[in-house]
Amino acid sequence: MADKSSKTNKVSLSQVAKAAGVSKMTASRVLRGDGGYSEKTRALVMQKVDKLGYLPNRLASVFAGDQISTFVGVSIPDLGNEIFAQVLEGIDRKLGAFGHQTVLGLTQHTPEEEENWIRTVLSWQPAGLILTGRSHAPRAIEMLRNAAIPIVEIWDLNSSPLDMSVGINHFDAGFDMGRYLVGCGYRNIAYVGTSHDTANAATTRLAGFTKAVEGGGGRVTRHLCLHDTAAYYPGFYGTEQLLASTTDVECIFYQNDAMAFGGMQYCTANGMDVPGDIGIAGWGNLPIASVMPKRLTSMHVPHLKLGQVAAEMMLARLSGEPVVNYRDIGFKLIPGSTVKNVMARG
Amino acid sequence: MADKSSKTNKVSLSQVAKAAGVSKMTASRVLRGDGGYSEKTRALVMQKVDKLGYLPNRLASVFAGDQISTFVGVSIPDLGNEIFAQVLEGIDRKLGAFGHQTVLGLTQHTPEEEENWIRTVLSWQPAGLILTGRSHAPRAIEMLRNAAIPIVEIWDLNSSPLDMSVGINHFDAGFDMGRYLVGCGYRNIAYVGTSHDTANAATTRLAGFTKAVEGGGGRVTRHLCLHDTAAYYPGFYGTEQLLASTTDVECIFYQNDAMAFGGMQYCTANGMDVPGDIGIAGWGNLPIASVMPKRLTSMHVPHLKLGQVAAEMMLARLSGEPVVNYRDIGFKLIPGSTVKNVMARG
DNA sequence: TTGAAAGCGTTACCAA
DNA sequence: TTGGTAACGCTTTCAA
Repeated sequence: MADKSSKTNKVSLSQVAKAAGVSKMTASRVLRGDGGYSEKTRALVMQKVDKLGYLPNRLASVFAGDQISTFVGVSIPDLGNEIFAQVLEGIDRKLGAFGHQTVLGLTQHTPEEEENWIRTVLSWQPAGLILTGRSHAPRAIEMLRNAAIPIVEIWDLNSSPLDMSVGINHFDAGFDMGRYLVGCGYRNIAYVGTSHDTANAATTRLAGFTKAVEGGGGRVTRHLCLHDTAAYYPGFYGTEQLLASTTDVECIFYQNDAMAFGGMQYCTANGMDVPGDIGIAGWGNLPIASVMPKRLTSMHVPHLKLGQVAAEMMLARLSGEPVVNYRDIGFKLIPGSTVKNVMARG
Repeated sequence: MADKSSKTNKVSLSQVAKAAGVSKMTASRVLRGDGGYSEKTRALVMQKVDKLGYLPNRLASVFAGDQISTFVGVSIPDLGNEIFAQVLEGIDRKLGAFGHQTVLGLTQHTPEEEENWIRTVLSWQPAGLILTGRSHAPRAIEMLRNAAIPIVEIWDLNSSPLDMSVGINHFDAGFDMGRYLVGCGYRNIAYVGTSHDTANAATTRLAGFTKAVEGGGGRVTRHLCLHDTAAYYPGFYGTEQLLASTTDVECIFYQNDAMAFGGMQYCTANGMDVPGDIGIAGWGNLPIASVMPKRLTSMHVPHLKLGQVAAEMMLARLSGEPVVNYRDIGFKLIPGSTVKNVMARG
């Protein structure tokens, strides 16, 4: 009547073994395909596995053996930003194909959230961690060091990573964009992005951008929308706010293509011609760019690939292969036609 | 020289206990804040925890005690579709706020992928599962039944769910859109979406849509782009293909707003006026709609809320509260101005 | 080819 | 307020 097994009605290895009339060990070996058993035994055990609907308890096996867990913790700032959704997709697809599972952490760009998440996820004994960004709370860094597991920092390339790093140099990417716009003749340039408590890749990018623009004799007016994900509408109203408080802006550089598109919509809706009256530049070469009537001036970064490469580095490390712990996946400026060469006319 | 502890250099509870000169049990109680110890003991133990940098091993505690795991498995078709990214964000934020972790599974809309993922994730003894969609492989269903853990099926409302269900009735939503377009006077209507091996919510929607249109004396020409995520560019080229092979289409209904936007860009780029020459209707009321020059005719579904509600149902169930196991979160037609009332002129 | 015993880090249960 | 012991499901190690 009452099942002897305590609370759960889960089928355990010993029940399978008992049903098959062999020891736990033999059943265990069969299930892992370790070898060291007869074909007859194997067939018998597998039959019982099917019959009883046995599912291994990985909690127990990882815990018991020295086995490595198949969990990989992945921290992502937010999914409202399509860039990170793509990165996550790249990571999870690759990881999943190799039998690993993603434990997600949405950190909202704050080191505190990240620290808490790291503490929790480490307690699950993950095989490794993939973290977006390079700045972490001091206590997080300490925990990461102690954990002694593979760690990949992605997005903002870190020349002295905790362990491994993939991404691009955002300062350089920002600088290149700044130089390009200055080269087009723009001097009075604005930046519209979102604002966060912490320095992140966008901040670094803006620093590089500003350096290039100022170095070229121009100046950058910043407008940061508070606490919003970098999406279409913040681009729209950020532009509205910017233009209400500033005059003579010749060109706007946005945190990403979504914001750039939103901004461009604001401009055209208000009778401005792009790039005739104002130049627009985005960042990321996102899917939306593929259907815009004018090619958006932007910076291509292979997001999906970034995720895949991060996962590959993790997997290689986990399987003991040699790994380069630093990979620049590069970026490419897309001139587009939403900015024009101002020099040409004056 | 050599640390006695086997392979890992991880600090265990007994090491903390030993350092503090108490038993494992006392240390354990302190860490869980169970009560049943003196303040002096507590302080001593906590001091050693800090000093040694002890992190609990949740694998062990979930395994040992009757404790419930804090993992919740979440399956999502793909993240290229902004709708699902929003749903996932809603789920993870809510779950995270209550100390639970999301184990992600990207199923690519295939029941096989889902089945494999379910098998794996169940082996980690999750507290519960949140699954997108209502159709699952037979063996998956069997495993889910045996697992006897809370399960929330989301997106396509299931009147006889495995356990719990949140979402909307996609047939009805499709029907409403069909009725609306017919009511505007359109008769020769096309549908552009992506094609998958399995029936999914979009399929159901299309069925409802078709029924309404045909019931109103119209007809639906379908064009499905193979194996693409429902994004901007497939909407663009899907429209191109459709219009190349069909004539007299008066209005196009898309799988979602992203595709609708892509399609609209194709139309305007090719000299068609929207809605003058052709009507456009999307689905989802996605962020992109907020910056479009014309309000896009669409169907609003609260995606983020959907995710939050799913997580809330899961959390309520896990904490033993009474839960309604079926929740229709509703949808709302957005008339917009990318379709027009054709009746008016004829 | 097979099995018995010990142990992984923690908690439940009972005793002191 | 504390501690000892057993147990969770599995694997490692060693012996048969």
